[in-house]
Amino acid sequence: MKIGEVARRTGVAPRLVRYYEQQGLPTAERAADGYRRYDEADVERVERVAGKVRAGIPTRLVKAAAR
Amino acid sequence: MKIGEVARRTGVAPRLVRYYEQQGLPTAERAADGYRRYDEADVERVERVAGKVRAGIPTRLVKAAAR
DNA sequence: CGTGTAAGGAATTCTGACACG
DNA sequence: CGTGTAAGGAATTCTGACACG
Repeated sequence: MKIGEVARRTGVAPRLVRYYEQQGLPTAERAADGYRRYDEADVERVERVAGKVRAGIPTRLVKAAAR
Repeated sequence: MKIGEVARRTGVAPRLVRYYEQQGLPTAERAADGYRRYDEADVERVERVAGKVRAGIPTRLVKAAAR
């Protein structure tokens, strides 16, 4: 699925999904057309990351915790 | 999947897939965004229809044969 | 009749940037 | 730091039409 569907399902704006990825929280692969491609597992990852960020944990720490 | 993917998989131009549908050979449902939505079974249907049309059978007869 | 193409619009995505606090 | 938005481009889809043979 593409980023728009992930956004609808997680309630996380596409802008933020891209931001998390930029911060090094791996959430997507690229399709041949350059668009990000997500699967079910990615949806869960986005949800978990968003939950921690909402709890006030900086993305740097979320990333560290994921290690 | 959308019409573009059906076209790539069947080798039938999107223009023709729409044409078959217009002729009453049912091949698609509509998504909420107005785009045609296809599944695996639709791909097979498009292939069968295209085969008959290439064999010279008019779409009217292909439709009749499908009844 | 089956198929191609140009036309104009809409929706989605992409990136890099400015904004705020 | 996390998030919104405007900017400009690209790819895909939609419809109705003109073209040809």
